[in-house]
Amino acid sequence: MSRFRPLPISFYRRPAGDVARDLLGRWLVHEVDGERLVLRLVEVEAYLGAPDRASHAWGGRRTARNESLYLPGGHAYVYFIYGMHWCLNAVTGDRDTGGAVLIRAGEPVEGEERMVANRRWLKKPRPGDLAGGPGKLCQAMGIDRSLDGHLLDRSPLMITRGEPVEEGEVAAGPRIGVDYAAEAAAWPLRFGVRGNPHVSRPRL
DNA sequence: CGGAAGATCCACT
DNA sequence: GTGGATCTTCCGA
Repeated sequence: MSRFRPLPISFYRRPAGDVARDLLGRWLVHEVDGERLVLRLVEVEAYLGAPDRASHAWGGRRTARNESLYLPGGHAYVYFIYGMHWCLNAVTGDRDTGGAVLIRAGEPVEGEERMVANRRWLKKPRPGDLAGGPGKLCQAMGIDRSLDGHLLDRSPLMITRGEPVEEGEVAAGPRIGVDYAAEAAAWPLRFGVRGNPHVSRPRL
């Protein structure tokens, strides 16, 4: 099935904003323990690198933690935050530019039962809240640091052609949780599928 | 070497 | 809408 064909690496070697918008509707596929978990991406955020105060690569900051953020576009950048959550990014652009797209939310396509099980400390599983946020999404998909630096065009973690979204279905707005980033906090780099119930709040 | 912050989530009011 | 959990990472002293 062509929807399962991975996006080529060239897809990612573009500005983060363009990649982010074009990632909506695509399928995030994780093959683990002989099972295939598939999410259709409905919300993403672009981070522009050095000029972007909200980016982990702001001002060219380079540490052991964010090293994979400087890999060439098409790699995964996975980091640990708030002492308990993993977040997944797709690196964009050329090597050393630090651009990336934060994968924020998706709706289940395949393997939903396993995703619910992965989200085991949810008091009562609610299908609509399976992967509506970057931390929840990684929980449901079983994504952690072991995938940091992985190339996203191959198993076990890849993004495939999926079901691209029409221009009219795309909503944009300011990014979440980056109030510290001064003027950059207002840049409209958050993209979502208009009206999709799996998009995290506040609604786009 | 210590303190503070953090691209979040959950429970509760 | 508010506050607590929880701990790695980073920067300044």
